[in-house]
Amino acid sequence: MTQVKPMRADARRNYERLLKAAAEAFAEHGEGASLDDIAKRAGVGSGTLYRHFPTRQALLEAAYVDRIKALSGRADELGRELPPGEALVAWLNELCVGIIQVRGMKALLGSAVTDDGVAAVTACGTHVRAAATRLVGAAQREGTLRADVEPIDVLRLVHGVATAAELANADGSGTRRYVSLLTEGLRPVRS
Amino acid sequence: MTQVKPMRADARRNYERLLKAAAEAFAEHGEGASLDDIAKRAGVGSGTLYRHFPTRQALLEAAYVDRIKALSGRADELGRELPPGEALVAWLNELCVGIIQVRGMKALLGSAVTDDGVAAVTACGTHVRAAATRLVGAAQREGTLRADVEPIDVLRLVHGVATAAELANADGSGTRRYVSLLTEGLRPVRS
DNA sequence: TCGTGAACCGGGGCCCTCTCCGTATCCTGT
DNA sequence: ACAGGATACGGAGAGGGCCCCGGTTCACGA
Repeated sequence: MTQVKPMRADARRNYERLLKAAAEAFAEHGEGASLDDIAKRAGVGSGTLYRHFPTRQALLEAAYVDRIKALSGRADELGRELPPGEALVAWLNELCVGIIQVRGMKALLGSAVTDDGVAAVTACGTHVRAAATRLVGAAQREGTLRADVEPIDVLRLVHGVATAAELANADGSGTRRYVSLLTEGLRPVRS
Repeated sequence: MTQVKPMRADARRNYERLLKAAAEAFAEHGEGASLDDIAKRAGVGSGTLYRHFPTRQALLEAAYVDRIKALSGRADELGRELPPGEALVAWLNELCVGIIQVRGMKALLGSAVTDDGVAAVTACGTHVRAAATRLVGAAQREGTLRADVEPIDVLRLVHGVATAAELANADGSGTRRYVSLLTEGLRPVRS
């Protein structure tokens, strides 16, 4: 399923160089980085870029798929190390930090949890949703998470909280506080 | 303070037409609407648009300042009609719906609560922050809102929740649910 | 009515996205 | 080793957006 025909050598080379250039450019200028510029950095024509990655979304996804997989992997690690409820909170914190620190990942994860019926099936989205489903399910069985929320709700809310934290501090230092406001709620703790 | 020199008649006319055209265009195409197109709709040259509104932000603000004031006014109405805690929740819901339904207002309110140190003092931001401060203070005195949150935190989180609700449904029908997840928290209700 | 300067207009420079097709490069079978 | 087809490349160009500038128009006050 991955690649029925092996890519031609030059195609593969250009593909790799584009990914590297894209990661640099997105880190530098955010998700709006110029695609022509990325092509230039990679030393290829713009047509080549568009052949490999028909949309900006596709390029973003290819550039960050490793990081997304790593984050999804962390979900399982945390699930093994901590009780379900704490694992979920810890993972949400890491996710939030990742979204803010790695410029461009926000748009990617955002589109992964968008309900537009089309193209919702992205590789990144699948990984993240699967990870969230495991942690959410465990926490709900344990009773430390409301039973009426879906994994995708949690992901959307974290995306939102990351947006909020970003407004407060571009460096994401206040992330933890905002995540806890979400998990605990705005009401005072009832003793 | 508003306008030291009265505007020339044609300037005033063009200003008004631009605002009308802008409101239409933003409603139609979202906050990214083409500025040249707005100028064309208004029947003025693009230079005129840029003289009146040096930035897209300025135009957004001018186009929606009425709506923002209305929302801020609603805060006081609700404060009179309901107990503080309920008033705050009701207002947050209205705010959230407004952010989603009126395309373009999201960016505006977002920038109003951004901590970038520069240009944070916008007319819209001032109104909304003042309204939030009143409701938040009352709810905290009543004891139905955590004492450790600032009004601006609440506004940022609502902005984030609106983002989340938007991901779920472009029409904002699930807004109420997401707002309540924020106010109640993700933990189960402890009886 | 008329002079003056504020306000307008829209063309043009610059940058971005995305497509098209002639050309260069690679791969395979002999 | 090499011919020939398959594959990928490149970069110009169309289309559109942002924004500024210089000549022109027109509202206002005397």
